[in-house]
Amino acid sequence: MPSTTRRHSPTEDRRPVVEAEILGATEQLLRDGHKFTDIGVRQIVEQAGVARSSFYVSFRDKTDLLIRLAGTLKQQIFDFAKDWTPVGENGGPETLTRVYLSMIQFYRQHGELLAAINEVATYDHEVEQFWNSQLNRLTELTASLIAGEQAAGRTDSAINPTVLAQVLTWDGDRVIARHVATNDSANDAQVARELAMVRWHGAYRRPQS
Amino acid sequence: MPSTTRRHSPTEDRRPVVEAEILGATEQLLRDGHKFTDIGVRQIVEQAGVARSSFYVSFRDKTDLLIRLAGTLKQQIFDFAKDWTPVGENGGPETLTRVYLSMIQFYRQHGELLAAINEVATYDHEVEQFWNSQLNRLTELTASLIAGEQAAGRTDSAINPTVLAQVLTWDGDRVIARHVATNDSANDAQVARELAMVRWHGAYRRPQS
DNA sequence: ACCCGATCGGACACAGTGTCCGACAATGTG
DNA sequence: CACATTGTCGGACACTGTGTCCGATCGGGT
Repeated sequence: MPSTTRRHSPTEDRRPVVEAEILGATEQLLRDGHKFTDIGVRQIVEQAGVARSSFYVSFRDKTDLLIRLAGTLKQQIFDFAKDWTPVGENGGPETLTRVYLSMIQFYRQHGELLAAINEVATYDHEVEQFWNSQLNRLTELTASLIAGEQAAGRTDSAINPTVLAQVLTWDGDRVIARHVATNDSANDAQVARELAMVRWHGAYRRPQS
Repeated sequence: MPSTTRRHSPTEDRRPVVEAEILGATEQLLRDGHKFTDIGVRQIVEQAGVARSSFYVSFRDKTDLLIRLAGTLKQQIFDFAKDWTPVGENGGPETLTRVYLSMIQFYRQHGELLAAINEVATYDHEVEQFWNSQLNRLTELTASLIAGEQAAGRTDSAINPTVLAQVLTWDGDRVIARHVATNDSANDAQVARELAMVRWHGAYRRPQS
């Protein structure tokens, strides 16, 4: 009676190799300064050293590729902000400055990929939804922080928390992306500080109207 | 002796007709919800009722078309902000709120075209430069306002005017664009107020550190 | 009548995308 | 060993969109 052993096929080892080559090649092309929209599949597979038809085994299309690439960044962006609170051990304006400084450094590391996401999100609904879901989480979190500060009497109770949260969260990344693309890192601390102080004094500790 | 009269050819009247048809058709397609990147030249000329080859008589390519369309908007964006000052007849937080409210209404009128500019600016260097030139003017104007307030002792002199100006001007339009795309006009006044108050109290009248 | 300029319609060449298919290589099983 | 399976490769095909070019037509001016 021959023994029956589950087939351990190394094809699973080989599949990720091609996929990883493609992901890595794409990141390299972005780092080389190419716009995602301008990079063709042929260029990617040439950089990766794989067959063009193999691309479509792993990815539905270029958008699918970008979403795969963006997947890990998405959670990290949220993680920067989720632990900050206006008061408490991780709280206050100086800690907020540090949060923004960490984000600036993150953007310096991943600027090209983040720009690609932003690029495609302007015209592709799926990428836009994918990326905005983390932004919406951040907005909700910020709205609840504002509401908490209002309940404690530390933030002007006349403010609509949802509206203010949208104003605060819908734009910060654009400043950071622009700063990173435009300026070297000498001003990182100052930009972080301005982002934090404008929000601290303009939102959380705005004088009572 | 036959009189010699400069030939007044109505081809100049006819040339703008095709061009105007193309410009109008593009705007209509944008208003219909199409992303600029997704609109092909064939679609535009069908909507305009002209020949496809005629498109290339008037425009080098789609980017050229967009820059033509964007030309008038560009100056208008700058005009909203250029007359505001922190103090004086056109100054202060309530007037800043009105400036932002006007901008929101402008975005409601021209939202699709502005989104198209934003879209193409992410991957086309020419459009990006074209649009950013007005943003840079706004940043410089804001930096000089901040410096003036510092000289008058009304804004914290520890702040770097250029850095703060960048933080204040590099992002507001994104909030407005998102708000217009996401929410109806019921909250326009509130969003305008938040945009203004965050900047007023967070930047121009930030407490001395 | 003739000339000129603009528009039209259509053909051509090219690039990029996605699908499909046969060939081949590597691995495991009986 | 033979056979089966799976993944990759290379290439062909069909389609779409873009930009260029050209002949035909039309309208207006002299």
